[in-house]
Amino acid sequence: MPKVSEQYKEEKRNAILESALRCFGQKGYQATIIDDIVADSKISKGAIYNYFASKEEIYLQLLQKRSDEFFTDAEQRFTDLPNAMSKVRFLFERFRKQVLTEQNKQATRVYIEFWLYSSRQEDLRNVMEQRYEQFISYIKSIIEEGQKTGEFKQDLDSTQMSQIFWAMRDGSGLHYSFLGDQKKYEQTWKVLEELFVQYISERP
Amino acid sequence: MPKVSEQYKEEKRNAILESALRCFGQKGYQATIIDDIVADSKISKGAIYNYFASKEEIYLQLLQKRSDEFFTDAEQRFTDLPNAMSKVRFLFERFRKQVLTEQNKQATRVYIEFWLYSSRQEDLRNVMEQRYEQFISYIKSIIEEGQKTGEFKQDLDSTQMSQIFWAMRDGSGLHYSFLGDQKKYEQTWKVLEELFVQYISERP
Amino acid sequence: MPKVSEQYKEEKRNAILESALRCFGQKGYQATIIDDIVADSKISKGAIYNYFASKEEIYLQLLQKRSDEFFTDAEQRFTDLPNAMSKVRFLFERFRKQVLTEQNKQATRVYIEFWLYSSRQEDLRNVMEQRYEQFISYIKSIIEEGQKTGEFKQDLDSTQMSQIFWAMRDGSGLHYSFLGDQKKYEQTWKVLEELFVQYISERP
Amino acid sequence: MPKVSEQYKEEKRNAILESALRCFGQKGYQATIIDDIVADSKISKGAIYNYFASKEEIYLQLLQKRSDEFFTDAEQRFTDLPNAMSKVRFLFERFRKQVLTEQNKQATRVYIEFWLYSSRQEDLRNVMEQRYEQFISYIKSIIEEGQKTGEFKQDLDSTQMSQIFWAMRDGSGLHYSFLGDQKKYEQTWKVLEELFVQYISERP
DNA sequence: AATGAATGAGGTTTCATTCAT
DNA sequence: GATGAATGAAACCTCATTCAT
Repeated sequence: MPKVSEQYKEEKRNAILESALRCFGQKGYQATIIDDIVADSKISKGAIYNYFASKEEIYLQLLQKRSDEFFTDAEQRFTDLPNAMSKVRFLFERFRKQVLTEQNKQATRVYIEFWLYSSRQEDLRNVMEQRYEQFISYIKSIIEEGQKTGEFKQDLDSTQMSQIFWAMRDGSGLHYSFLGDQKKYEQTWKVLEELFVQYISERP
Repeated sequence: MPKVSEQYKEEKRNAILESALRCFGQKGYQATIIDDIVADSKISKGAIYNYFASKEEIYLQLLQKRSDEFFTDAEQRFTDLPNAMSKVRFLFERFRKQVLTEQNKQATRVYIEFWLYSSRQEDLRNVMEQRYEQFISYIKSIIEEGQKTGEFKQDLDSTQMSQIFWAMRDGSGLHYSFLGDQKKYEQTWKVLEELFVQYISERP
Repeated sequence: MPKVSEQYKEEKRNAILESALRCFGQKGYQATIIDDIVADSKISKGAIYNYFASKEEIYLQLLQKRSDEFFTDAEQRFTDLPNAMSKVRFLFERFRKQVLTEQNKQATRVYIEFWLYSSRQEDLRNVMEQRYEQFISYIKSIIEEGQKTGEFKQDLDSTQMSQIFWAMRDGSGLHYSFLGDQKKYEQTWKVLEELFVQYISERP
Repeated sequence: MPKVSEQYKEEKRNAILESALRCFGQKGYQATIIDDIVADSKISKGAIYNYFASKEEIYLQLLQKRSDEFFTDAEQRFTDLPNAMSKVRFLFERFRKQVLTEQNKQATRVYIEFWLYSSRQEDLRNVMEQRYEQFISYIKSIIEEGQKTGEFKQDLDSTQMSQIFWAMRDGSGLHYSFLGDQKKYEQTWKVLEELFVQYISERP
């Protein structure tokens, strides 16, 4: 079988990561055993270790992939939006419209678990810090754009507002990954949006 | 063997729980091994199992205790406050003024970890749901009080606002348990307070 | 059962080391699995790891113990010997009279295997070098004693002669741990003794 | 697929064996994994298994080859030597002049490791015994030649002297594969030669 | 009540060998 | 003939819990 295409390997990697996401989401990173991933993916233990050096590496790459996907996706969707406010609105809409599928709830849990996990592993703090920085600067630049155009208040601390956005997202993500009530989830995001937008908007 | 006093036992239980908090905070629930608690508490493994049936029970009781303490403390502090707004302001102040000691950061991590943990253990969902309910209704009643007195908008969904409060608290708690910058932490809470208060306040 | 005596623990340690010697001797260090030692010693895997941190540590301590025993034993036996030549003679006799029991052959194999093993593990070279140095200086001092008293040639390099002694011992040990012919073993040592003694003796 | 020439196959076999020698020498037989040989030889895993049935077979053939080479080489060099003593002298010289390259030290280790390995594998004892027999009779015949010509003592046990020669060689080989001091190595062989020659020589 | 040694199922990772391409 | 991905049986080591003292 050997000498397989790059694509074949890419697909296999992805299959493993998808299984891992399911498993980590369902049971948590630590509680997931390699055999869970084997069972879910139907890929042998040895094969998994051909693609990833360790369980932890699977975890890291999984999160990297999710994060990459977020930014790729976000960039694409923003191309047509005319101003900062519409971008902020769009962002809230994006999270609000997220469907609380098992998969999404799991992904959120995995992501939040990683916050905790990386807080505790000295060698991962860096990874997490950088990722956090990326997410922060993403919103930050929108805020600043809005400040330039006069859409948003001039005296906002853009970094801080960005932090607040992600804190709200992570907090409600955490809760709804547990509660799972779609309707309330959407209503909550509606309110969060108003709260946030009201605060950042330049008043007439 | 001579029976020891109830108080002695209570102290021992507390010592174990305190050690457990430190350990769970530092390494996480799963990564903490009983011997960590033994080492930290200087109480023998056997003794620990005399007081708690399992590692999980230590975890549960630890969270119960923290939660009880929160409410006991909160109740006491509220006795003198004249109205709903001052209670809300006080609540924000309480979190804002929290010092980001290692201990507090750890406690936050342990608490958030428990959200994830209990999401995944069928038999714990109940425990978590009840606890969540308690926290929700705590703020909810303040909101409703404010609505009655006309301090707050009439058309707020009090449950929802309570959820949002806790989502903000858990989101920023998560982030700052990692980031640990006291000054920024306080500033963030200042903004959160404004954001929240602005939104709930009845406008003249 | 806890709070056992130091002696109890010492015995347990020894029991593990003795089993390990049997197992390492029979199958080699690498080929021996912990379960072999479990089976041989009837001590559970966990208990073994209570006494030793790793398979390698068992190996190291086993060799340390053998080496210590050699020197303790040798010292005691030498107290009465009047001169260097009788010490040399005695030493040869000691090895010559060694019975080629399975145990002794195994011990030799384990010891020689450790030469190879430590050659390859950077962190063990030191351990081995020190041990080698000990063995070398042991014979070396006897040679030098004999040179002082005029029993041995003045122009011998005492370190070198010591090396040669141990090379002969290890070479024939290796071979006879395989061949196992007791009679020939003794005859060989007789010849080695003559060879060696003849060479170091001051000729009249 | 087109049949390749016998020579091509022979070269490939040799390339594998040479890599194996390096790897086994560096890490030991058991610690060497097939991928080490793949990496060193740049021959694929599958191809290696086309030439050898197992890792153990590589080991066996490697030693067979070394042993064959020794005898081929030795025979050639002996053709011109006039008498037994010069052959003995030549033999000592041969080992004395061996350069302690990494390669040679590794080869020694591999060889000695095989003594241990074969002691433990019932099915290999035979292989080892025969090889040992070969080496023994090689020296033995020189000794006997010398006894016939009166160069050596009549009452020597030629087999025993041969064993002693190889024991000295293996013992010092083991030590110097670890120590690696070229100058001392040569001096030791000088002394071994004197020791040995003095003992076997007919005294006038 | 307290101790801490013992247990052994269970976790992660390795690696000789196979075999589809 | 060559390739190297796949397999899965081990191997080492951990650790929650028990229980004899």
